[in-house]
Amino acid sequence: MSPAKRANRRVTLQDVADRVGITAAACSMALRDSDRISPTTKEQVRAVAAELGYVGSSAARALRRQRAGAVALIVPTTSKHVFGHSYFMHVLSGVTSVANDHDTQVLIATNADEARGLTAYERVMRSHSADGAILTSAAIEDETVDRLLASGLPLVLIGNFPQLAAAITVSVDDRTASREATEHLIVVHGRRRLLHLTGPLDHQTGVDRRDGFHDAVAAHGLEEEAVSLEGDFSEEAGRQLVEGRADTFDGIVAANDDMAFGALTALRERGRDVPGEVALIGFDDFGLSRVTTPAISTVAVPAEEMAAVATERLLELIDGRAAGWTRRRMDVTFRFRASCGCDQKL
Amino acid sequence: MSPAKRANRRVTLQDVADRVGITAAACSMALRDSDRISPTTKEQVRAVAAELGYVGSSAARALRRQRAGAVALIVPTTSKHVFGHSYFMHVLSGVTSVANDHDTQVLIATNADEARGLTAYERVMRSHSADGAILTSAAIEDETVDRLLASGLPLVLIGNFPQLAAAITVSVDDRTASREATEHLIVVHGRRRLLHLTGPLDHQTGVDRRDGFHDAVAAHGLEEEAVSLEGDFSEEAGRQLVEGRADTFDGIVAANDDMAFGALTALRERGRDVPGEVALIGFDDFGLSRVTTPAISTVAVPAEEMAAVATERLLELIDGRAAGWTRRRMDVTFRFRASCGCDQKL
DNA sequence: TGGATAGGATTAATCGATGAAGCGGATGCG
DNA sequence: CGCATCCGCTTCATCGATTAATCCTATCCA
Repeated sequence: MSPAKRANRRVTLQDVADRVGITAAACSMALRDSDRISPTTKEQVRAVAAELGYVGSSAARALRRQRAGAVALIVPTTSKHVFGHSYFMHVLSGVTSVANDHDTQVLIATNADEARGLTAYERVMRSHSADGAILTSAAIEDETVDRLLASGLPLVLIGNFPQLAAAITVSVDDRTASREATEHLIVVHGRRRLLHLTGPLDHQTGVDRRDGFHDAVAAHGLEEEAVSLEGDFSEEAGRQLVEGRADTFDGIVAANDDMAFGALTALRERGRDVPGEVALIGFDDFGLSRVTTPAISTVAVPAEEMAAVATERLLELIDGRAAGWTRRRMDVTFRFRASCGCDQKL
Repeated sequence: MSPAKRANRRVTLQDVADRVGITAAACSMALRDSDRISPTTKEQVRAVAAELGYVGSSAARALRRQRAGAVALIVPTTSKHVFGHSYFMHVLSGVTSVANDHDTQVLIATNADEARGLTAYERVMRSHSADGAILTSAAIEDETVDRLLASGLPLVLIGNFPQLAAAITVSVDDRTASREATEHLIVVHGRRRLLHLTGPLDHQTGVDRRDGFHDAVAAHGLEEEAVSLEGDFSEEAGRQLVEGRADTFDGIVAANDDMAFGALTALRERGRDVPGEVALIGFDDFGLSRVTTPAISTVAVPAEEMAAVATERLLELIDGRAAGWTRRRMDVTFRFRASCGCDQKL
């Protein structure tokens, strides 16, 4: 253990300076590799800093530079039940990996408590605990998003927000993807009586995926027999919505995999064969759909990459490089597995 | 929008003070509800603060108070592949909910890059970006844990660390749980030829679960036919370890659910019936095991509660309330489902 | 030899909040 | 009536790093 650690007092820049025999200011410049400091001195400062285990105070730097060196990942409480764990984990993974590469901290902000009328994440932003934020899975009508946007703080949204013209977003084309998934059931598997289990319709994702479904049924003249029922992305909702009408449809398009799994359970309980009697396709591919039996066909959303791209852009914004793309679309990948009848293994 | 927002300049305590006609210091005291300030003034200050949307600078406060108001959740990179997403998510969930209740930020620290010989999370701690940390899934020989511990910074570990006498830990009794799970296959389902798929043996969890397995087979005189093979908690390892010997055993105890699922896949490919020919039990119950077919019997680890408890304790430590428990044991819950033959539904 | 120049450091101010110590005026008490 | 007391606020120093402005001292050239 170094003396500094034993003393258990934080090593400050002044300590390093004293040891080298120069000013704290000079040390600061030396460590930032300023050309106003002689190479010899720089070397000494670096050596002493390493020896003492000097690590600058983030608070002091943040205060002086007016820059926290951190980004926040915002999670609206409302999405706690709505969006699953795995989605968030993928996002977190993408954010941290990029942030790490840029010496930036990641902090998690939720609005669990709305003390003093400010959501926790507004507080995070206003207190400058973070220099910017990634916001995901927000409801369409969430006015805190507007406030955040209006406050001018760097913000990148993951998802589609057509009503927010000024927002910088990273998204997938839910509508087109959902249409294609539906058409797959129609064209490849010959299904005619289709059911769609929607996500929550106060989320754009829910709306878009539903619209895509209707686009497909309309294009193939199947409106008569098509039905869409509102769910909330939960497995339970998927199960309940299908329970009473397991025999009515020969194809189900779920707005996400959890609901697809719920539907699968309900169908199984009713003795309906999947994919024989009912073809099923989900959305997301965040983990669940691959491991069920039958494995659920789905539309893979590149959550981690979206988060990484969003974070890159956010760091640009924070650095004042505002110019750049505003709306970025990522590609989805179709994974046709057993539940629609494509993968016949097992 | 308030003027402050339009001006897009941060609202400082001084601004509030000017508006009220008093000193910033008085404002500070007023907002912290000091009894040295008159009720009238307090009221005014609060009103103005709300009006201007004042939120204190976290950096300034942190600098002055020598307290960041944040805790770090540390994730060793080495565990990236080892521990799954879902486990971490449960932990994060537990940490954030408690931290939120205490007005504390949560930041995620990984050691993705070891710039300048310091892991990223050592840097986080030394820079006082966080006042303390929760560390989970560390390897037995991870010397950064020792350094962190030696540095005297508040730290709570999740998991068993028998070699670290000074550490404060929250854990489950992996060995006993694993023994009981194994005995379940022996006693309830009459299995005699048992295989254990271990976790990585440089993690205490891997060792303990393996030892529990051996305790059970020894207690029932089944050592002759029992085998344990080293895995790494991955589905792929589970599959590979079972692939060559699917016919050799009638009971498999996997150190976690991912490996159990891998084993299940391998058995299925070989046409071995689960649970008929081979009874299978996993460990963790972080999501996967419930949704497979057959559903995998498992030992549920209360990850979220452990994280919550650890965070509560951490906040105590940070507040200087060092006295309290040092090693906390949480209970596991057995979930006997279809893969061991208990739950006959489908 | 003297004045200009540049390299290499120092001084001092600043970021925003906070807490100890100080201070003026009104009240209390003997 | 005069001194002590206390309320309510102000003053000032401080937390640690950073940066603009300044200053000192060789060195160089006319």
